[in-house]
Formats: sequence, structure tokens, C-alpha cells
Amino acid sequence: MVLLRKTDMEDTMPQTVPSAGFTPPCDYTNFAENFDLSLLPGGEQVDYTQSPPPEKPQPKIYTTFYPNSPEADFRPDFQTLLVPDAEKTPAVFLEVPPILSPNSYRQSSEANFYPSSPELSLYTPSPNSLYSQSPVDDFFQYVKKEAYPPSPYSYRVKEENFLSPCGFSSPTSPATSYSSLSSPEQINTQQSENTDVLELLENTVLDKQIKQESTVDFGNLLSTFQDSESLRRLLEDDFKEAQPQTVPSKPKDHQLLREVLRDTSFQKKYNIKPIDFGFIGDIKMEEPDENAQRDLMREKIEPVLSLAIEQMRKDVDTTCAALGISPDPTQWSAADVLSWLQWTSRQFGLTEPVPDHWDMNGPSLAALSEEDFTRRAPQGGMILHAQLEIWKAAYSDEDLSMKWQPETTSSNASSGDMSDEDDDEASSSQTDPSRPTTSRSGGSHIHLWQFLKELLASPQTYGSCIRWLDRTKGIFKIEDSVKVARLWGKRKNRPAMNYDKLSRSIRQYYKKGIMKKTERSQRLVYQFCHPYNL
DNA sequence: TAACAGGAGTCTG
DNA sequence: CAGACTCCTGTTA
Repeated sequence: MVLLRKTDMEDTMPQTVPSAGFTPPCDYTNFAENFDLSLLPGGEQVDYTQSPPPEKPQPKIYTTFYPNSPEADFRPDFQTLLVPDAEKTPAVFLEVPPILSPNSYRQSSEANFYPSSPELSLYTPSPNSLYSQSPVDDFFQYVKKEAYPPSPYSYRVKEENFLSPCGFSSPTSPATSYSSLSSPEQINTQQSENTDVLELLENTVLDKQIKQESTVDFGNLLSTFQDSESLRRLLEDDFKEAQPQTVPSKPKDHQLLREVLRDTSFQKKYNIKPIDFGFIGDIKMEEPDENAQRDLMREKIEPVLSLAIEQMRKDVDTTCAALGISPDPTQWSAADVLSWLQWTSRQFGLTEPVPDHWDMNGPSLAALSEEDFTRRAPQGGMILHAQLEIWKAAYSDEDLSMKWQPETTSSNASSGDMSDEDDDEASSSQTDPSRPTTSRSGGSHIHLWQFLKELLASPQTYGSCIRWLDRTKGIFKIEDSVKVARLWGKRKNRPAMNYDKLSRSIRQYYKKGIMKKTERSQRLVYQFCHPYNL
């Protein structure tokens, strides 16, 4: 989420009506009143309740952070995510990475995308960065490990008449209609009715906490839920961080948050302010037991996850209706794939996808790794992949909110040999390629070559049984033929699968030009043919 | 001995 | 009907 400055918004923004299915505007009338100014570095008091001096021209700025800008190189901020607290506290304050979401680009009533985001640049981790699984994950790792050093991430502020999805009033959704829902009971009622999560957030959180000077882009909130594991980890960390034993005299002294806010220049410049995170400390004080804290945390977050997923599905449905494609990516034809790619690329201001690079149907697309995406679209593959993951998550048969398990076990996915127990554990993962899934993503229709690429795309999990020898040439080696065969049999629900049969299937690929043996044939070493090596 | 190659019939979505 | 599964014989490292 992005904190946005709302400056003369209603006066200067005529095109302020989000299209159906997207987020309505909201009113933030009490933001600064509840803002914990002590969170600012050095206890510096910045009165955000005051309007800027009249002699100081207010720029028409709605600050959205675009990663890795070639122009700007300040990194003042984390996008701010507000999560409604179903009980007594107004909000949870999270720092989340600048994930881009289509929700940042609302459709106008004429179905034109506004803005067109021409300068959108891409998140690109530096060669030295520990780019792991997702930008979300990576960013969290970065924040927590390195606090706030110069980073491969850079941001810029897009200074233009950017319309926040909820930073303006709309004749169809008057802001005044969002002022009444704030009690926990009301919140729960809204949740039980599957109310639009964005509306809920706006009603329950912003209405209490945000002054008119600020607006919030809740669209990015949804993007964060593509990686609920990261969200869970972050919350857990924040809970730990707020432990009284960590800062005995100041239970609310959220060190991470303070570090994040150390650079106040940006906040001052754009009148952005954080929100009190105090309830975590309160909870902790009341619930010293760790499990109780986790339960409480789960209780607070799970409804939000459910609502976020619900919202994701709504947005997916809207897009499906516009494109005339199935919400299930695995049902897409090659034409559907191209249609979706073009649509998503346009939404994010990416270069048009090269059709030759995407000559595949939905299941094939769904099986591609992020690396595959990036190879096919160096300038936008990561975003496209992330968006597809959102689609897959949104329409997975598995309720993502059920993944919200406050486990205490430290899952070590990068461990070497995997026992059968490891297999079972992996099978519970939504992204487990071996899972005999009924999920719409992946599914049992997957081809063997796709399955192998899935395994290869998760070296941290499957590196012990299959790995790339030469990624660029598509050469890989099966290190554990028994295990790979077992995984394949699991996926295909073929308990009798063995490597002999699996390799027979691989050999069928020879004449189809999908795979081949390497020039100098080596045992258990195969090579993907072009373009399957992409 | 395990991996490899490939023919051929069957199954499945 | 395509793709995968299964079974098979024979070869190779």
C-alpha cells in the first residue's frame, strides 16, 4: 500500500470514478489524530494534522513508489499496509514491499486504464542481491537483515496526477458513506458477509485514522497476499519485535518500524505519516504466552486474508469478463494466454509480449517459473509471473486463508535429502509440483516436461533430486531418479510410476523435439530443446 | 546393475 | 486423438 497525499484531490481530479468491481473511494478524516508521532525517528514531532503553509505550493502529487527507477534513487519508505483490527485497535501497521498491482491502475468508467503508467519500471534485483523466491520475500529478507543500507532497490515518486483508487470522492460512492462502520461487531459483520475487503479497510481503519491529507492505495494490499507466508512471517516477527523483554521499558518501541522511519525527509515532503502499531504491544502484554499470541494473531489476520483473497477473485472475475477468458489459467488456450499477457502488460506499462515467446496454452504458462517468465520478458517477466500467481491463488481450490498456520516449526526447504516425511510436508504446499492436486493451477494434466521444469525451478526444495547443469542450454541432471519418479507418480496419481517408465516418457520427447540427450550422452542427463529451454 | 533406446499395446481426459 | 502409462527386448557404460 502506498500512502498518498491527497491534495485538492476532489477539485483537480475529474476522472475519479473507479470502475465496477474495484475499490471505492474513502474518507480519512481522523488519521493524524491517532497517529503515534513517537514512532518518528528521534521523537521528532511533525504535525501532520496541519495543512501545509499556504505559501508553500502543494504539488499535485500522489505518491506511488515504483521500484528501481532509473531516475530517482531515494528509498525513503516502505509501502504501508493497513490491516483492520477486528477488536479494539484501529490498525496493524506493516511494511510491505512495493509490489505492483493492477489495482494501482484503476479502470475509468470508460474502461480506459488510467494512468497508463508509461514510466513504470521494473523491480530488478541486483546481481548481488539474494534474490530468492519472490520480491515480497526478498524485500522482507532485505529489510530484516540489513535494516536500511543502500540497497538494490530504488524507488521513485511518480509526480503526476496519479489517481489513487481510494483517494478521491466519487459521486457513486460518497465518502460520507464510510463513516459509520467502525466497531468490532460491525467489522465482523462485514467480514461474515464477505464485504469487499477494501471497503472494509477503508471503513474501519482509515475512517478512524487518516486525515484528509492522506490517502491510501489499498490495491497494493492485495498484492501482498500473493505471499501469505511472507505476511505471516512478517507479523510473527513484528510480534516478536514487540516483546517487552526485547525493549523492556518500551513495549511499543518497534525497532524495525523506527528504523524504517529513520529517513523522514520523504515523509515530511509528502506529508506521509505512519500509524500507531501500539496494539501489538498491548496484546503481547496481555498474552505473554507465545501460542496464545499466535492464536490471537491468526484470529486477527485470517479474516483479512480471506477478504483479500475474495477481493482478488473479484478482480480476476472482472478481468475475465473483459477479456472473455476463463478465470482458470489452466483452461486458457494459446490465444487466451496471449490475450492475458497483452492485457497485463498494458496494465503495467510493460512492453508488448513477443508472441513467439509465449506460444503455449494455459497449463504450460502456469507451469513456467518466474525465471522462465523473465527469460521470455526480461522487462516484465517478474510482474507477469507475479500476476499469474495471483490468478492461480485466487482460483485455487485451496483456501489460501487456510494456509495461515502459525507454525512454530522451522521448515527447512533447502535441506538436502528429503525423506518421505519431507515429501508429505512438501505435498501440503500449494506450490508443490508433486502434489496430486485438484488445484486449477498445475493440475494433473501437466506434461512431464513441465513437471520437470517445475522441479528445476525450485532448487531449494528439489535440488537434491534434480538440478540444472547448464540452465541456458536447458541441460539438467536427475540426481535421484527414484525420487523424481515418485514425485511424478504422485502428481499423476500413478503409484506404480518408476524411473523406467518416466524415462520412457522422456524418450518420447526426442522425436517431438521437446527434449533430447546431450551431445555427449551422460547418464541421467537430459536437455530441453529450444524453445522449451526458455 | 542401472540407465538407455525404442517398439507396441493400453489407458485416459 | 494426443499424451502418458505399461511392458517388453535388447544394448551400453
